[in-house]
Amino acid sequence: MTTHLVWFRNDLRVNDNLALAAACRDPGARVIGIFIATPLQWRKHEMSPRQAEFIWQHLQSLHAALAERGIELFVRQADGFDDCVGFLQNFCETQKVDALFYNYQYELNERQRDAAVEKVLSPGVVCQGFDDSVLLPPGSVTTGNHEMYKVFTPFSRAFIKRLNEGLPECVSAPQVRKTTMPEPQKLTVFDYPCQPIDPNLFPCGEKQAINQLRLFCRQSVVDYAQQRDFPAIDGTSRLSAYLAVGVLSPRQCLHRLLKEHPQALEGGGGAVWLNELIWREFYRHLLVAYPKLCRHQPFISWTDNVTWRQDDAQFVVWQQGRTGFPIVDAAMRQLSSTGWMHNRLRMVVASFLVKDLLVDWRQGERYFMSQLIDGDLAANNGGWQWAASTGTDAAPYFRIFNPTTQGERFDGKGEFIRQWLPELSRVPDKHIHTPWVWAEKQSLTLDYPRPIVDHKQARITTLAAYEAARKS
DNA sequence: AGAAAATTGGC
DNA sequence: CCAATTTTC
Repeated sequence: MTTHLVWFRNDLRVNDNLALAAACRDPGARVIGIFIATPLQWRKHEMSPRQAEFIWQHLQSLHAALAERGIELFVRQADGFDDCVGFLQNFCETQKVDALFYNYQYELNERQRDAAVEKVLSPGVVCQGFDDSVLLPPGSVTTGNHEMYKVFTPFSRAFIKRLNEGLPECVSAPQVRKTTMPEPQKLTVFDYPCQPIDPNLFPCGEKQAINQLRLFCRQSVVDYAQQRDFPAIDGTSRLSAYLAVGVLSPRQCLHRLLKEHPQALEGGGGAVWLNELIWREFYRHLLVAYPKLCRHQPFISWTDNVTWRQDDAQFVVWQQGRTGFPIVDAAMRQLSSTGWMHNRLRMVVASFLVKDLLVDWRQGERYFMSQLIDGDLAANNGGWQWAASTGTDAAPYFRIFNPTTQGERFDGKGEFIRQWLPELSRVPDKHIHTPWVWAEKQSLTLDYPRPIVDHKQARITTLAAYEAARKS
């Protein structure tokens, strides 16, 4: 009997899992799965304790879902990616594995690890990888010159054209297999700090994720275009965490969207959310086309000449949400309390760190990874490079958000701010974005800091710093 | 996916 | 004078 091994990584689901489906295609084969925790590597990559918890929870539900189908899932631990190689070699020997199936991860360390694994296992074990975490394979959407698009809008246009020529189809969850299965055993916990997740925000389970996707596409996706910028409104899909660890696939998102709104591909209802899915693809495709993005390098080289301010005190104040700018602080507290931040606010706090405090965007990128339940290198790096004006199709360097104006525009009445900054509860709506002005008028002291920078001055300083870097 | 300054065009 | 629009950073 042949044995097929599915190596699970960022694809913790049974539905629409290309590697799993391929491994199960031969009804006679024995199919087993493995997940290898790599705490050392996770630490290096700054994986957040909430994402670790999210992975842990979904390993348990995946373990159960696979067991029901006659597929045993082994959860094991190695230290770093290097250790996976020998580990898998051993595992394949003892389990008499004939073929390995896995879904690609596109980050550099991950790709190097996979190459090393394939080298060690072949030709004894036939290895097969799949483009599973994207709608279209990286490198398959290119300009006339067969180059990766560097600007989003033409990329998106070409992408949608490709989708119109033929959609990537979903594959179903594997059937129950006839092979006998050992009694499922309790999973051993991996050696990485975990942090509790609010089950109301991120319910655990593939079924719950699919349900959330259905509800969003049915009820909210049309309003997404109007509502997504207002953090006090629950107007976003909040599916990023499921996409990040692969409890959902982008194909499932696309098909569910088109089922409810067939016009989304023609710019109709739901098109704005579709574009967000395409942003996710854009950043993944870029990561493959430009490996330097995995190496802490900016896309636009001259931005590396900016003299960043090395001010740990201000960086910590930003992390803690005590900058004195209410919208920034509320957002930072939402992040540390829940592991998630509204996308509009990600732009606001990133712009503030980089262009008001002039802190190196890589410090912000790292901190986000250490906190986000939906941490994903491509999207997070893309977002930070966008905000810092160091990336492809990024905001021009002179585009600097005014944190007060952003608050006024997107949280006018301060509903979101009040939710996270109870110390401002007494401040009237009119002054919620400038509490220091109100406190002065009332001649009282708030348990809330004054702004740590003068935005107007900071703006001038930052413009000069970028300007100097550009000319050097 | 900006903001502030400068200019225009209505009165 | 003042709001709308354009230009500049």
